[in-house]
Amino acid sequence: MTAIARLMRERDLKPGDRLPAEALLSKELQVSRTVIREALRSLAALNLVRLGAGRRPTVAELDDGAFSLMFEHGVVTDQIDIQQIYDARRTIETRTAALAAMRRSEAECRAILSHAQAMEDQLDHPDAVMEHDIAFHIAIARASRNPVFVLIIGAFQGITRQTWPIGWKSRASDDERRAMNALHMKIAESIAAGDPKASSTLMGEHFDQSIKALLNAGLI
Amino acid sequence: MTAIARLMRERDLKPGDRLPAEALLSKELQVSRTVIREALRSLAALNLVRLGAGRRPTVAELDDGAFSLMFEHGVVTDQIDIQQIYDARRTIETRTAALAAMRRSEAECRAILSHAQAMEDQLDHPDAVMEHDIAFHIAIARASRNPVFVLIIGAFQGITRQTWPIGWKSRASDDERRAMNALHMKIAESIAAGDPKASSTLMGEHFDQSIKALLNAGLI
DNA sequence: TGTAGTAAACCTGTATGACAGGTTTTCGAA
DNA sequence: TTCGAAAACCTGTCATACAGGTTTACTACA
Repeated sequence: MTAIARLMRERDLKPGDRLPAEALLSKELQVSRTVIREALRSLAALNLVRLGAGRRPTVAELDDGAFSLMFEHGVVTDQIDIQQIYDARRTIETRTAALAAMRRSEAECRAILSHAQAMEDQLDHPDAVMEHDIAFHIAIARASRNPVFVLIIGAFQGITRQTWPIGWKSRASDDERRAMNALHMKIAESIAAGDPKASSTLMGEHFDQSIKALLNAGLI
Repeated sequence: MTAIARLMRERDLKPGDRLPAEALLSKELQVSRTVIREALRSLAALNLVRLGAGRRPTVAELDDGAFSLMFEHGVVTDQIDIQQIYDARRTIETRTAALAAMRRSEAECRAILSHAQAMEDQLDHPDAVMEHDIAFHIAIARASRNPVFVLIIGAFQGITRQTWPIGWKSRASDDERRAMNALHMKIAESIAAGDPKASSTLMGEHFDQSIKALLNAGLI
């Protein structure tokens, strides 16, 4: 695996570029095809390469899938708890909201706003609200222009999908749910207005309320 | 791979617990041993399991190695730049410093202080200073009691090892290097004093100066 | 009864060959 | 020049074999 990673570096390969075929790598690195396959599987697990039947491996774009698995593993094996995830999210996402306010494009504004609006419009469909909620946060991360944050925040979505319904149900009424959505809307507006301080503050409040909801639900 | 991960979850396996042997998994999941091996390699690449010749696979503790590879891949393939890493570090590490001030044990204080002291004492040995610098940050992350932060910060050390010498050399004099170390010491002291606000502020300054040094070096 | 040593059983890591099915490239015809 | 088909390339899975490492069980001795 190390040898293949080194080879990608030496050849200055970029996302989308093709690696040599298994058979050729086997010859080049003087090991059996089995070892190459196992190494490629490892690299694929890390989303560093993409594999496909009949196709040669290609260098992959960054992808949060592997991060996501690791965080989930941490939770499943009781090495990480939900409160820790939310604290990390709050820390990072107050920053991405501020950066988004400074760096977003008009198209990104519209996307963020449309997710907030969709949450408001689809209050009767919690599943849809959840997907828009997740997309809302990821759109903000993207608008921050920092792929490190995009990766990390994207990686939390698996856990978020598990905790979100609990938080949603723990709110006492639809009015409370609407208030949550109104906060989303305010965040979107302050990002659109290019106000980093307000964006950060509002995002912090949003997380404080989400954490409180999970506390009320006994999840934390 | 998914099936094996599911199996770990269903059997409520914890770090150190043993998985069934390849041959047994092969029988249980009705696939050849090759497929099991490839899947286990994938899980090992993510540091979710540990493999060893002659030993059965065991569930692994969280480990930043895989994260580290992914961040490095991002940098090598020009998907992440150093400034983005430093911004993410600043965001997270101002928070870990604050949490450490609130949650650290006496032993953790001593460890953090000793790393800061060692940096001061070994100014003539940049390699040693770097290792203590990295350990200093990780010790603070540990004292934060949030393994999510520990993972992420630990994952940056590969990149840090590459950029640190450049930042060190870009400082104009040993006096400047001593000033950097003095700031480390101040951070350690404010964590020991249990002052989250000061810890956070000082860590922010530390990062501002490190980022400036890398700017001066033309790395950002 | 407890301990140490050894052998057997278990276990992984690597190699090889075979074959099914998917993808890409090449060549010939229109 | 374009399109279609065939050939070449390519991956995914399976099975078998063997080398070398680890764990377990058993026996002998104190």
